[in-house]
Amino acid sequence: MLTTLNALAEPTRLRIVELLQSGPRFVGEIEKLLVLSQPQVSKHLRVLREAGLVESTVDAQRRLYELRRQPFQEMAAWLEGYRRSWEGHLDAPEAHLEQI
Amino acid sequence: MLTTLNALAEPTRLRIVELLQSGPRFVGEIEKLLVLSQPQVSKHLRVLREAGLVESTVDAQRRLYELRRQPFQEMAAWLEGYRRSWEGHLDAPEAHLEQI
DNA sequence: ACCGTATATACGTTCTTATGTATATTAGAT
DNA sequence: ATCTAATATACATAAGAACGTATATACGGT
Repeated sequence: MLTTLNALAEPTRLRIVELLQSGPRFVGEIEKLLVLSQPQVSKHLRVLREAGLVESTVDAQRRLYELRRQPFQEMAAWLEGYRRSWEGHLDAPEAHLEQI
Repeated sequence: MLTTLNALAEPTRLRIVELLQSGPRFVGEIEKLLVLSQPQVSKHLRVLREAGLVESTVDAQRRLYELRRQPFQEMAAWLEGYRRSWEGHLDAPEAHLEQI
């Protein structure tokens, strides 16, 4: 969870991920669409790749990057725990005070 | 979304949030349960508070911190967009290659 | 009024991370 | 074999963030 959050918690990387939501893209496409330097894109893609958020396939000199489902599913599952912890619970913090 | 992700993408803060999932806690409780220095806890709670992830209520000198639902709901909604983008889509990256 | 407890803030230091520039690598085309 | 295009990496620099230590603030109890 931490590595996923860490990878997403950077403005440029989040923009890349949002772009990839619309479908796979080549590095050069990302570079132009988001107006970034090429090394910047490669570096961020590396972080995203190592965090398991994206994967790439080779097409001649180009590399096509796309999102992986797993980490997003894991985040959703993680959030489920929080949703559940609220079910039925009152959220008035006074409840805890009275508890003491 | 970015501020939420940023707040969560720090090991200590994530631990605090995970602890608060079990219910509201005082600063001193967090400090002892997670074995952190007091300023460390206050500083991280400040970040979490400014990111809207927690809120505090006053009880004499003590402050009770608890999670807020909203950012978690927003994250869940954000993830929905990704879930939808996969519905029906094949995930073979070759699909895009053939598209060109 | 004074003292102790609980929490917040200020400041200096260190560590991490993003960025730019330059260069390496890989593959296709000529 | 060479040249060009596409992407990755290396290195130096700069900016942001976390931590520790010390201090300030707020509140109750005596």
